[in-house]
Amino acid sequence: MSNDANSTSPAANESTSLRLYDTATHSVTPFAPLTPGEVSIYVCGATVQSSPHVGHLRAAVAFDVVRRWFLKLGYKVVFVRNVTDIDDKILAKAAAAGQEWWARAYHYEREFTQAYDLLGVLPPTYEPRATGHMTDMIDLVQRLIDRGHAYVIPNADGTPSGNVYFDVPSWPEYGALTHQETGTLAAEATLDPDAAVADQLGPSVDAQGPDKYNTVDAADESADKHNPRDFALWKAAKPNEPATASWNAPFGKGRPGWHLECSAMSHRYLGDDFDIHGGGLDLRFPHHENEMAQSHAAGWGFAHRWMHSAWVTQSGEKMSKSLGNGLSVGEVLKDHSAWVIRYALASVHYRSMLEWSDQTLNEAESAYERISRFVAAAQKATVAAVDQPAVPLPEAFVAAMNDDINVSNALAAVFSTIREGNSLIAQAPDASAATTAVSAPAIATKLQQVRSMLDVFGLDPLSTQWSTSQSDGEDGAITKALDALVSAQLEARTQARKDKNFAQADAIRDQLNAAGIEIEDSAQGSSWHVR
RNA sequence: GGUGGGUUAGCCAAGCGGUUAGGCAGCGGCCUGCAAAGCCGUAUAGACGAGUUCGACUCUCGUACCCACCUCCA
Repeated sequence: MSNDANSTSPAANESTSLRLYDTATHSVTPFAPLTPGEVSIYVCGATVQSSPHVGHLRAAVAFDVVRRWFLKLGYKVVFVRNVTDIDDKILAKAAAAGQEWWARAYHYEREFTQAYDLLGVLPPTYEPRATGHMTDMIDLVQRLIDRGHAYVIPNADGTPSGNVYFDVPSWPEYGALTHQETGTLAAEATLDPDAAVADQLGPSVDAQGPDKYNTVDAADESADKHNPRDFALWKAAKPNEPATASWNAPFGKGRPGWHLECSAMSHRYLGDDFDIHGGGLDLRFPHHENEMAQSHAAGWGFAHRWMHSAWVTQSGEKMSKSLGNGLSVGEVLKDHSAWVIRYALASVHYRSMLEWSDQTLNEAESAYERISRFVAAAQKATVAAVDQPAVPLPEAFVAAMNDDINVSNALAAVFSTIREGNSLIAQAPDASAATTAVSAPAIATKLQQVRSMLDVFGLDPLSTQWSTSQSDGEDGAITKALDALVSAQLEARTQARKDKNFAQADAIRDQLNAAGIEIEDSAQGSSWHVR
């Protein structure tokens, strides 16, 4: 891993100037970790019901960049991202497809993992599955019952039914995250005649998509609820559901409600208090509002800051499973490299909508060209340079990232550094030892900075994540053979140019171009790369 | 109806009460045998209407339009 530029990290005191947005307060505030030098992050992962699409990856990449920035600042990061592997939709879809629900869940969990790996998303420190934490969840439900913030619905004979609800009116803080006012919350919206009308008239996505009205669990709309805003903590086992999808509990056999899972798992791995809770913007309400209410009502400090990533749009519309306009990861990777996909996802501020279009990807392709050309040229110009001491990141980059992960300004710093590096390379007239000795260290510094900055985005082109040509294996042999052939052509062309036989020189260039090979001439000679 | 976000040049996208954001595309130049790449320079902005100010894209108020959440969602 000697080629990884991870070793440079700014002085620790720079971390104190990191400022981040907090969804709960709607403001950018200085980040202060609960434990100095450490940061604990919980991000809601996928409900593994179907294949990942670009929107899922956007969230994953966004928080991966946040995490990498913390690492670069010298923090120890504990990063937890869960897998929701039991829920209404998984059960419904598995039943429809004639699968075991757990087989379906695991299949798609693997797909998500593969997609994350392909895009260079660092594996979480811990990746808990909901089904692996039933006792934690049952304990939490019991704790909420004991504290008077949850109630069990009894059967006719007085035995517990397995349906347990969170008692929203018992928790006055409810709404602290999204500031929804009583009377406008989901369940009550239908009670408000104006809201009901608006819902029906609104040009929303309500009436579209095969997935839209997917099985609402009866427990969620139960007349047993004391208050329409109350939400299910535990859902009773039903006769039409597989026996494998329920667990014994003091309040009745059943399975966890969606919101409960994250509260239980974050507590198990991060304790009563942790620094940051992240997730997609669409999880704010009701999911995170409910999580917050549960965990606080359980007596835990829970997340001290909330970060939400915005969604990916196509033609201005949110990409979503419900709309059926989600682009699968495999589909996108057909036309573009994983690096390019990641750049497209990472180069927009995490709180901004990201329009996914051909232009987005073409610009990412251009960025790749520009970056990789510089890196290749800089490497070539510095082969003779001795090992450099670690250089700090450019101040502008650090300032931008510390400003709520301002990737636009951070990328501006990357491109500025590249331009400066390219200038240095252009000023070195040839590869002679004299010029190399003077310019190589300066170029090496720029190269190191560029790689280190790109590493924060997970986009260092020289990292092992993206290196494609190995010296061994069939691919390596093909690369070597190709290099021998093209190099011979380039030599012939160089000779032709010396002889002023430009017709032949151009013919060679055209021929290589037609084969998809581009030639670049410089003072140091000609080089080639596959387009 | 409630809540939140947005509207910046051909396109994407930032900071900033007065001083070049950056990228892509374009134009001019340097370099090159010619190209490509690279470098230098450069035009086109701030939804609309008021207000505050010596001065506003940036602050305040209003209007319009767009988007999302309020139902599963990254």
